[in-house]
Amino acid sequence: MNQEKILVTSALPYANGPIHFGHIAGAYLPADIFTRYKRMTGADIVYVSGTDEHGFAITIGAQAEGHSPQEHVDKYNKVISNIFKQFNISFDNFSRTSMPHHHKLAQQFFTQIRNNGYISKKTTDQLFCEKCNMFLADRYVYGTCPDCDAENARGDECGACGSWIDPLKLKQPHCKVCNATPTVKQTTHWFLELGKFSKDLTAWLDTKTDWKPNVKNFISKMIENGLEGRAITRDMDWGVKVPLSEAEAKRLYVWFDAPIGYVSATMEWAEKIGQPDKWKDYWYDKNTQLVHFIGKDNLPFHCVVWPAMIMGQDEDFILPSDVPANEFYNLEGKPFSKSSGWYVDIEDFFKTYNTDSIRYCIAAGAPETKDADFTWKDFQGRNNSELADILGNFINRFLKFSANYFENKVPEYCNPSNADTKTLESIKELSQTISQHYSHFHVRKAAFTIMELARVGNRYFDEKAPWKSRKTNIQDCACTINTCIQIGKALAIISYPIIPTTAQKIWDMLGLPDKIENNNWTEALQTPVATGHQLGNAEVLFAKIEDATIAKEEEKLHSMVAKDKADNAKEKTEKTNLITFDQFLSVKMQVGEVTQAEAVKKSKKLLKLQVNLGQKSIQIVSGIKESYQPQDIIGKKVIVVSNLKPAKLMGIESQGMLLAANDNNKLSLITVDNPEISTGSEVS
RNA sequence: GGUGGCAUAGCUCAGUUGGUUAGAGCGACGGAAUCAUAAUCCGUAGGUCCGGGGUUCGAGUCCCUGUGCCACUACCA
Repeated sequence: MNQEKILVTSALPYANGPIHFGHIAGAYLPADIFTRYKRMTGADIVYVSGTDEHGFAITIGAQAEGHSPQEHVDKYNKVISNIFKQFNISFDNFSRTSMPHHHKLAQQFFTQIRNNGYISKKTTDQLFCEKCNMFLADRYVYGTCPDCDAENARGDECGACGSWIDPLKLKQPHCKVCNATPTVKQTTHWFLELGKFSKDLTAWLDTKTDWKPNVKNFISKMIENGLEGRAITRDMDWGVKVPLSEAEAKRLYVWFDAPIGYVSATMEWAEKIGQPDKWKDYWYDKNTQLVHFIGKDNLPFHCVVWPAMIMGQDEDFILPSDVPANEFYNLEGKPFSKSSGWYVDIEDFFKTYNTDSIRYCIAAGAPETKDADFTWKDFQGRNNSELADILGNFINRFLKFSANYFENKVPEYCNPSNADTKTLESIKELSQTISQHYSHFHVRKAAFTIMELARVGNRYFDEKAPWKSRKTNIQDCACTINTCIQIGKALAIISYPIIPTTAQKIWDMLGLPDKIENNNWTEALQTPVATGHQLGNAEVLFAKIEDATIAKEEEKLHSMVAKDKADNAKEKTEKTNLITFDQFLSVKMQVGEVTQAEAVKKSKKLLKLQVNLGQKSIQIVSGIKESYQPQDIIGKKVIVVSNLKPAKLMGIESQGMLLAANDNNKLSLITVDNPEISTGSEVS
């Protein structure tokens, strides 16, 4: 049989913050499980990923945290790598898109695709923020919706009326970063003409008969609806330089260079293992299966843009064989969101819980067909009643039994009963079933199958009741324990892709030599543990998680949200303190000339003024006596709020108010710049 | 607004091209057992398959429609 050759990738995490369970559940754990399984079956498999380190969001994130983009991505590359280590994700190489060879390769893609006529140049108007010195992407602009006049509409879509917005038509646009008003500027960009690939993409997609239906439907529809050119350059100074002299100030759009990271990560891997050309064995070999694990949000890029890019350049690179996209994994019903306090701190998490518990929990509830949830209760349940009670306890009960009654050696298997052979048959069946699940990325079903086998073990142990046969029929008892040991070995093997550390522990407890992953899947499953083999020492595989511990976690989560809610409420009241433009317009201000002024008797602060507004004159009582004497103020042109509801001060009616700046009770009247301006002129 | 998806037991989810009486795990309840991390095993209860209409001998499954939720909507990483 030909050896399978597989290249597995996981979506490149964006180096702008830590990743969470959602990412793990969508793109990393399923890929790791698949990879570990395939490695054991003897496949020639390489698994790569790396941080995606370019784009606007990086520069903005860096600015927000007060360091350079380079420092920013260095920091998050480390943070993210560490998280993967804790989850025991077994990359062959975890790279970064800031590597020089990546830049070179991305530029090569651009140049070749352009030379082949798939990239065009267009000049368009775009909003530009002078203060931030950058063109604003749609989502970095907000303003008033031109259709429904709702405020705080995003540059691309109005949250209130749902209509699509051309950011150039947005009323009162503001830069989301600095709040300044952007100007309209012309800019030139290069567009990847995706439409030219429609036919080839459709033909390619037609060959993918075994893809997940949700993935395939989504992409076919997208192509059917017509593909438009997509800008693949940006005005910025962080990222891969556009290899054109006329585009000095431009960088490649991060989504253009990111998937190329899969190739460059493989190149780096080859370099690291001392065979710099080895990457070509995969990328140029039509027999290599290229499998991209991603979340559903990345589908358009991996199934349309990226294949089009490969088709458009000159190298004979392979196209994706499968793109098992997962849905989203939420936290207790809502998306993970660090900014709103709705998240699980991963560092804290691993101080209390172990890697395999969470790997199993995520696998068993993976978002394969629809969005799924992580809940603390579910986590506790998976750990306690499945891993500890069903799996852990089964291993423990037969090992203790062997230690107590068979000198910790594998007892003899002879004169098997129906129950014994049937059980051995079950091992075979279930391990074949789980192979299917692993091959087809059905992580959820695979997790279930592990428990199924452990259940078979428990049932069998109960049915055979070796604690009884030990006294009545020692041969039958030996046979039972032997069979349990075979189940234990099978459990170690089939659970390895999901819970590798535990699988190794079981392996060691069975006294089996070598690392479990160095064994061949099929061979190891077919080889029973020999009679007389010395077993290792039993130890507890999974500790129970107490109710109180989980209650604490839930409380912590909800208190973070409560705090966030309070913050939001505060922000909201601050927002309601803001007045709308219309409210502002309702204040009528005019230029008035002070014609008379006299002190109000018995008052320290008040002056009584007559102010000429052109058409009419009004009386204003104003508290400026400490700063202005009556004779100083006569003849001055000042700004007056003329539609104020009249009020009586010290018994004297005041029909408006003067505007003055107040600095520590020192007042300075606001006057007009040009003294010739006619009285009564409106201020706006 | 457009496109796509989802809605099944208290909870989390399976249900292949339409085909007997709609399944599993957890939780609940009852029982058995004592080798084991008080773990296990057996049994019981629980569903108008989101509402309405249609096609069909037959619909959880196909079509239409209503409602609710989710994603995408392309210079958004």
